[in-house]
Order: sequence, then structure tokens, then C-alpha cells
Amino acid sequence: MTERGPTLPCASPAPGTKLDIFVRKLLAYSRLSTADQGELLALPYQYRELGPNMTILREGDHSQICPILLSGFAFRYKLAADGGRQIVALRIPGDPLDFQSLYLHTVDHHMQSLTPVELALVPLAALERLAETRRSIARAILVDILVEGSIGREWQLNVGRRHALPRLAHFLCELAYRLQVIDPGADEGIDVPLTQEQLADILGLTPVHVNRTLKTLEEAGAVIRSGRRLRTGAIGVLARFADFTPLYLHRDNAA
Amino acid sequence: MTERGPTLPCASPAPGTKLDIFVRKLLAYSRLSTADQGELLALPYQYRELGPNMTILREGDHSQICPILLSGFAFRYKLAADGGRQIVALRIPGDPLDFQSLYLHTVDHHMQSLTPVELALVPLAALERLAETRRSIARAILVDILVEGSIGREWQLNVGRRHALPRLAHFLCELAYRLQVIDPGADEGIDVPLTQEQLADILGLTPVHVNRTLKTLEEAGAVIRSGRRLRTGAIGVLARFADFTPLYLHRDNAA
DNA sequence: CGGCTATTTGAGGTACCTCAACGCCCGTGG
DNA sequence: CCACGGGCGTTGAGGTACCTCAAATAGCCG
Repeated sequence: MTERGPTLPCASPAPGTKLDIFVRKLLAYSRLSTADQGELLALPYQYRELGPNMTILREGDHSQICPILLSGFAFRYKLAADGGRQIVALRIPGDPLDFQSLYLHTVDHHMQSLTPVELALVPLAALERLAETRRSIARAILVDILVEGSIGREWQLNVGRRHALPRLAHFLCELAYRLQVIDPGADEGIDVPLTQEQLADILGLTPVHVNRTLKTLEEAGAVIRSGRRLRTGAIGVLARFADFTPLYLHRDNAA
Repeated sequence: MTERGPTLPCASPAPGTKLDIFVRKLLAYSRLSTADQGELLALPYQYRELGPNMTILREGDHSQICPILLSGFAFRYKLAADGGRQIVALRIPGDPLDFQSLYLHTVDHHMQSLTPVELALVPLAALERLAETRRSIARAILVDILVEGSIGREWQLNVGRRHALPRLAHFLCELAYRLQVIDPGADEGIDVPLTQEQLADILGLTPVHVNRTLKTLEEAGAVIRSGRRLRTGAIGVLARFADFTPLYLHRDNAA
């Protein structure tokens, strides 16, 4: 059920644990002592691999576990009565996927894997215990929740008040910027693992219009497409179309 | 600087404190012992009144206080490079306005009073101390943050995937529903203290189109306008146009 | 009453949507 | 290795929900 490494007082990964990337992600936004890091790395979890487009959370669930995204991408979405889908958050490797259920009874949205993913399923009870005994870990959890909230507000602005071209460019810019935390080369450009339909559901557009907007961005040299692959140009190039300011990502918070 | 009432062990308001409505609001989403309630009511604060359209928080601020909205309405907003404004949250009486600065260095959005407001300015340090000694209060703070995040996601869906009419109706429905916590009669209809321009900035529309959509809603009997006043019909009537399901407001959480 | 702001209405424009057809990638199985 | 099928991407044509601009009206506050 739970394979756990021995409790480590230092920050080198516990043998056998895969939570390394999770701790690195938290460290990008919060300070944690080596002891804190050791406690996190020693969390019990169940390892699971999922293919793409698999449901991870369902609206109405009462969850007892917090999945942590070890690799791959996942997204939260909501559905309108007419079947319209809005993707409301994108989660990247290292991200915890459901801290919320620590404190709310009911899940208010759906969640799916975007690519094949590796998950560490951590019992909420274990996380809760850790948060109670270690203030700085509780804090790091909160910071993650708050930063996701801030990103959500920026998406509200993006969908509500930007035209398709800067809207798309802004999203791509944000994604590249966020990926820098786990991939130092991301500022030179990233592979975007989203179909045009998924992009449309993030941006509040139709797939057809995303297609045309991508074409424009490509002609402007801001993205490169080959076959079904989509790759962004460097952040600096994207930003010229994007009205992008990274303040809302709170990368200054760890300093 | 700070007028504080004496610490009370029971839940009846501390003499002289105005934080009663704040505690009632937290109680709607979290369980708190009478001792917890007493501690909250005994929080030190500076009382302040503000007119409408006054700035409460500015993007880039490093805040040391958490304003609590004792009466009146306030909203968070963000600006696009072209001057477009998106209102990303509406806060109602009893709501804390900046728990976020407990854990993040920099404010990522602006905040203004919508109507005349009364504020209790609580030092963040006092809140932090309370959260550290009382787990259930820390929890209540978190629940408030999470519920606001959930509302933000619903707004993403609203702006991204609903047409103007259900979009407007959904927002009005939500507002009436939320106001029930502090005003039991709200389900019969509420006064909406927003100009059409502000409604437009919530909904990602133009004021002109909001005007036309309101007209349609009025002809359908879902809102009443007289002069510049806007009043909603009963929630049940609004809901017929709104695709509204209150799950995301997490009112089940206190139970 | 005067002046400001919010609302209302009209006319014309456009960014994005809908529908539909076609073609290309790519995984699968023969 | 090739043939096949299905999903995703691409393109075109036509439609529409919403926007822009502009002017007139109405409410509100001194």
C-alpha cells in the first residue's frame, strides 16, 4: 500500500522516494529547512502511472488522498450546461494536485491527466499530520494554493479582456516561465503538450480559431509547428505579443 | 492606533468590537469553538470608513495588515496593457480582504471599495499569532481562501464559456446566494450595488452589451430596474437563465 | 438649476463562431 | 512494411454575438 523511505534529517532524497521533484517545486516558492525537506521526502505514498486523458478527480468527490504529479501534465476543468468545457488550471511536474481536499469536503471541479503521468498518492492524513507539526510545511502548502489562485486570476484577465492573439501568447509565455522552475532551458522555448482543442478550452476560444491564431503566431516567428508538434519560441519573442508580466507568479516569494 | 475589546471566552461579541459579522462569516464555512470565536472577536484592529471607489490594495504592495470588510462591498481587479479592466473577485460584508499577504510578499492585483465601506484593519502579525496557536482558526482562514479560489474558477467558466445572458444571470444568482449568509432574505432578491460598467468588467463584456442584456433579463422578469437601481428577482427565477449550481460555494463545508 | 455621470439607443463593424469538407499524422493490425 | 482507420489539424464560407462609436436621455448631487 505505502512504500516509505526512512525518515531523513537531510535533503538528499530518501532512497527509493520519487518525491524529489515535489520538494524542489515547493522550494521554488518557500524556504524549507533540510529537516523539513527530509520529512517531505519521507512521506508515504502509493506510486501510480496513468495514460493521457485519464480522470484523476471528479466534481463531487470526497477525496482522502493528495496526488502529486511526479511527471507529465494534468489539468482542472469545469463543464457548462451546454457541454462547453473550460480548463481552469494546468498543473506541471512537481505540483500537488489536491491540497484543497485537506480543508474542503467536496471537490468542485474535474481533473484529468493531459499526457501520460506518474503520480504519488499521498494520504491526506499524513500530509495533515506533517502540516500540524511543521509550521513551515503548512506555510509551503498555503503558498502553493495561493500562487495557483493568483494564476487563476490572471487567466480571468486573459480570457475576459485579451484578444485571441495576446491571449494565446500570454498563456504560452506563462507556461514557459513556469517550466523554468523544473527545466532551466525552458526560456529558450518549450514543447507544448496540448491539442488545439485543449488550448481552446483553456483560452475560451474554439479550436478553429486557435488554429488560425497559431498560424499567425507562427508567421510572426513566435511558435514553430511540425506535424502535430507545437513548440514555442523564446520567452522574449512570445512576450512581444503577450502583455506578459511575471509578477503574479510570485517567484520572488522564496527570496 | 488599536482599540481592542477585552478577551472573551464566549461567543457573544466583545463590547466595542465590530468583528461580529466577520466571525459569523467564518462560521458559515468552518466550525469554530466559542473560545475560538472569542479570540477572533478580541483581535486588535483599527477602524476605518472609506467612500466608494477608494483604493484598498495596489498591485506590488507589501501589506502588513488584513482589512476586514465590516459593511459595504469591495472588489479585486487586474488591468491589461490596453487599459482593459477585469474584476476578478467581489467581496461582501464580513469578508477578509487580504489573508493572502500572510503568506505572499507581494500583492498581485488591485482592490477598491465598491460602495462606502467600513473596514477593520487587523495587523497581520496578530492574525498570524492566532493562526499559530489555534489550529481551527488557521483552518478557517484556509477555507476562506479556498472558497474564494473556487468562486474564481467558476468565474473562469462563466466568462470563458457562457453567453452574455446566462453569464450575467449566473453572476447575479451567485451574488444573491452568497448574500444569504449575512442576509436571510437575499433569496427573494437583492439590490445590486454595481454600475453597468462594473458588471461589464466582472463579466468580460462592454457596458453597452450589459445594458442590452439587462433589458432582456428585465423583460423576462428576472430583474427589476428603477432609475439607476438594479434589483434581482428571486434566486429561483434567475436560476432559470443561469446554469447555476451552488456546489462550488461549498456551503456544505460547515456541516 | 447646472453639471457630471450613468444609462439608453442606434447604426455599423469585426472578432470570433459554426458548419463542413478535406488532408495529414500516427497508431494499429494485417 | 504497408494498408487502414481515426483523430487532429487545416481551410473556406457564411453567420452572429458582441464591440465600437456616437449621440441623446435620464438620474443624481451640489
